[in-house]
Amino acid sequence: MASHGARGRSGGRPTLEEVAARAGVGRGTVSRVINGSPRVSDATRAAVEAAVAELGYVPNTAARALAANRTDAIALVVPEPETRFFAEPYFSDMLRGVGAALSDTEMQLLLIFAGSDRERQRLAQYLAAHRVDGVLLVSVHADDPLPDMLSQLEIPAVISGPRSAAETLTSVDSDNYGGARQAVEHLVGRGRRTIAHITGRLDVYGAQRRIDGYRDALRDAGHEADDLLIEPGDFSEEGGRRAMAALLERRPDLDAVFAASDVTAAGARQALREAGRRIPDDVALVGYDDSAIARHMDPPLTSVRQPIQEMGRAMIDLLLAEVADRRPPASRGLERRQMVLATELVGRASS
Amino acid sequence: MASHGARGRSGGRPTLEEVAARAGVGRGTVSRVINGSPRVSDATRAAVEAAVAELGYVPNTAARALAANRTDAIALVVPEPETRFFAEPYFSDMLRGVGAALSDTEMQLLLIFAGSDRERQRLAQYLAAHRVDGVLLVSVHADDPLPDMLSQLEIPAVISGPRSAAETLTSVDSDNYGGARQAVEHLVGRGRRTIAHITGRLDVYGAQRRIDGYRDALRDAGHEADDLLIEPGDFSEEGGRRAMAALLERRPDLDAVFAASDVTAAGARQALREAGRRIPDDVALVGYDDSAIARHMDPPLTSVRQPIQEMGRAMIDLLLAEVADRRPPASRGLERRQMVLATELVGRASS
DNA sequence: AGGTACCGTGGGAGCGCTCCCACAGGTGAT
DNA sequence: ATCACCTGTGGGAGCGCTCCCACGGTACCT
Repeated sequence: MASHGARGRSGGRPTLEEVAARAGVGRGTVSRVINGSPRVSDATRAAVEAAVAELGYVPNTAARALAANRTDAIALVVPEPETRFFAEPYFSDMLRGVGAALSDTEMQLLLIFAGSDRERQRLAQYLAAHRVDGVLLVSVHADDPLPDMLSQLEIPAVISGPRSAAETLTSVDSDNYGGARQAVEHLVGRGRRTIAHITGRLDVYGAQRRIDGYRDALRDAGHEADDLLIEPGDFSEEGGRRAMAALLERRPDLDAVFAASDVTAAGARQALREAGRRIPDDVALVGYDDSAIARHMDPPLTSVRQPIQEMGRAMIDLLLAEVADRRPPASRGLERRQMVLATELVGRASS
Repeated sequence: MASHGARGRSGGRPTLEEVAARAGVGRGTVSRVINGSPRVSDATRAAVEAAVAELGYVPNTAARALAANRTDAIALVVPEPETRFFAEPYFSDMLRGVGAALSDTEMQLLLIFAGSDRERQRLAQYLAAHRVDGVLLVSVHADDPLPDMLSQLEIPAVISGPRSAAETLTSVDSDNYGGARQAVEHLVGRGRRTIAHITGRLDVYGAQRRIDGYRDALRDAGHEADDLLIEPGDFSEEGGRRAMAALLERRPDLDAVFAASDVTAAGARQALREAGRRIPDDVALVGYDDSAIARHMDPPLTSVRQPIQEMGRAMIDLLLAEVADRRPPASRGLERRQMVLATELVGRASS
């Protein structure tokens, strides 16, 4: 029978066929039991399960993937350099949420960085080979071609932080606009008059929405909006430091700052210190994300909490639904799903 | 021909067979070209490559895995909770080194956390299914059953930081003993007399070796070793803070501290500050790892550099060799490979 | 001329699954 | 008794590759 000869049969892992023989049933029946089909009698199921246990049978993933044309894996694609991934708690929180949501599943999670051109090249190859059933995309910039590539390949994908209001992919996001409003309203409520804003990367839609929220909240509070109070940052600590320094130079009379992320706020704090401003006595500071940084800052940072882990969960739910749905290859786009989760202001000593 | 009917042929991705037809050659020949076999004439190779390009052929991983009985994937297993992974630069540096070494390869890297029992359960299942060709194991504790499980399953594995001097798995490590000596000799050279040591987790072999190096260097310098100067830590910041506080209480006369990691040193620094000790005027501080933390600390931290990224590279090299070797299932253990890389002291303002 | 050696090549068999068709046996309506 | 229709089951065919054997051709010996 054996033709490949030296490929080490005998000692190898048991196959479906062997389990079937052991249980005295057919191959198909074992497959049904393994995959939890309801169309199996209780007695047969028990017999098969016993055989599986005795033989220590574990399904061969490659064979399953080949036959069923699915991989049981999804990728979390981070279009940023690894350093950024480790520096910003946003990503690790997201990873945790996603991981938790997936732990009830057979799905495997792959973490893929696509910061450099080289890495993107690899990723394109990877996706073309359909090595994952679906993709989670976090932190995408406005002009990123990745989402379109995914659409073209017809790979289910969910994006966290849509690229624009007209995002075509299924997306999950927190209410950036509302969160920014909460921050500003909080500062106004504390009697602050001159409230500056250090933005995030301007090519990120969420950062734009935060600017909108900041502007509208100021206007509604009857404060005159002054673009000299807005300074672009890039979500990094160094960017926050630089922006804060610029703002202090331009508007030394400011008495509050709303930073687009906690990391940015950390940089701003540093610049404020160097300029001799006390927090919150001279300048109140509010961040965004409510990450570990906010809790450990000195003084502890008031911050807008986005439910990042919940967002991760939601992304998984939506993605798995799309993967399971996978029937109508054309009926997409009709009911685009955009999910927005509420934010919450967490007050601390910095404001 | 088609029997599965609705499984969407036609529009699908091209197969080897189709490429072969297009190039006017046999299936085997295309396979040889794809896999870079030298036994193909230049003309044939060119024809096949053209066909591959025209059709946009991408090999089906699942089919390959099934036929060749390999997965082209390896796992980086972190037997720690995710939080630890993100908090300690050691892991991210290692990941970077491993990733870089792998980027020249077709191999895919999977990052797997096995901190909780639940996760370990999953991992066991995962390994039993042979879903990776090899495993990289970082930060393993003395009594961890994981390495033995790997041996039993005959899965090639490389461990960073052997469990003991008698480690049976192939291992890569830095010279913990020598590194500790360097740190102590440096402090002695600076005229410090009473040098304390905050250890790492005592169930980690490398931490033990650092204690040995510390002890021997002190002895060789003619300083009396005093176990009251040794306080156990756990590589964490909080552990460092606690240990430092205990040491200050016990030996208020100490004038130098060698901490088993930079993160630990950061904790120690905090405790020293709180106790009103100046660094380095009152107490000199030396860390271990030379991570980003060391450079950014105030004052910048003298630290023992382990070439972590190089270690990652080395681990990959050794692992890939084992995976490729895969012939003698019994001849293991004869020439156990233990690789040790040199450390280097990086002097900064803290000492 | 015949023999031996070694290319480069084609294609059969098989990897371990899933999918689906066929079929036996039971049930209830006609 | 006949038909229709369920449910549970067995097993063929096929997923797209790799491995290997066999074969024709050329090159170099005797």
